[in-house]
Amino acid sequence: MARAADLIGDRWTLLIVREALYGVTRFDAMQADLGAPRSVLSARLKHLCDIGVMTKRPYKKPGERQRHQYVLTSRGVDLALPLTALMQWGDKHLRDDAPPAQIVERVSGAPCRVGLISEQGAPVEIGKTTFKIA
Amino acid sequence: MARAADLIGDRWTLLIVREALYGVTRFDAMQADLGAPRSVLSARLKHLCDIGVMTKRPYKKPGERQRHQYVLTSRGVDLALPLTALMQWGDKHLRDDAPPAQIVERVSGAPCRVGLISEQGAPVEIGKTTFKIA
DNA sequence: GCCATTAAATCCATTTTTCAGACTGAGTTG
DNA sequence: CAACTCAGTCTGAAAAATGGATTTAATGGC
Repeated sequence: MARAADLIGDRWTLLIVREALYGVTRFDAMQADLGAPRSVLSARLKHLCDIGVMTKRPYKKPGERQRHQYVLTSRGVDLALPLTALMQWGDKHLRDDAPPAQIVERVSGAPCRVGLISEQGAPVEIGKTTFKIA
Repeated sequence: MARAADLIGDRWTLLIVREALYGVTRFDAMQADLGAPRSVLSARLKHLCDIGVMTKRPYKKPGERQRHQYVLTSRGVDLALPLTALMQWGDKHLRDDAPPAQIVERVSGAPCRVGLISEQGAPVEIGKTTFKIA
């Protein structure tokens, strides 16, 4: 996990990935949402591309000029789980600001939570677990 | 989540909480494990105490002098979920280093994974979800 | 073709952090 | 009392973040 923390354990990187999960793909939109310095945003996006979490790709709507967009790779989409778990933690322990985003089932719209799942596919309470260090 | 990212979205903070989850409680032990600068470790621990994720408390084994130990509060223990999710992500996408720690059921020792759980308590694939922004 | 506009950066000077290592102080052991 | 351990604090150099101005590239309108 040290590697993972190195790669994405950073205030802005976390928020950038969240933006991307929300579906924001353009540089300026992210900059406006986050208020991050442009230089930092630029550096972080480059880094996220380098490590394969996002890709930068050109796109062009007819009648408009070519733009770039940053989209999550499958590796990036998988960060939804840790990020959602973190949101959930924040909601539980520091709720004080705006109502949160939720992760929902696409077909039904029913909200999901992040939790532990046993090998048999049953939910497990976190209090009934420990860490086993290899 | 911005708040959460602010509070714990930082390379060392993440790793410190992981240490604590592993059961390391003493300053020097953490410093040795992490290799973090002592001043940073000191500042981060103070911060984690301030935000109620850890507490510093004195303890004394008979025959030894009094020591301090840093232990996770329940708020801190709840970070096991996001942290484990992050580990899981790292294992899947950047496995290259030492075999990972696992979260296991305390009674059986069976490993668990972090995943999405529906309202009915059934596991949900992440690909079948989206974010709904409130 | 020329100008204004927009998106996506980069550059710059200033302030903050980080870093590694030396140092301090309290309590303990020899 | 000298040496040792733990838990920090202090220090000065190096690295990174910040907000703002500037640059580059591609348009669209005139």
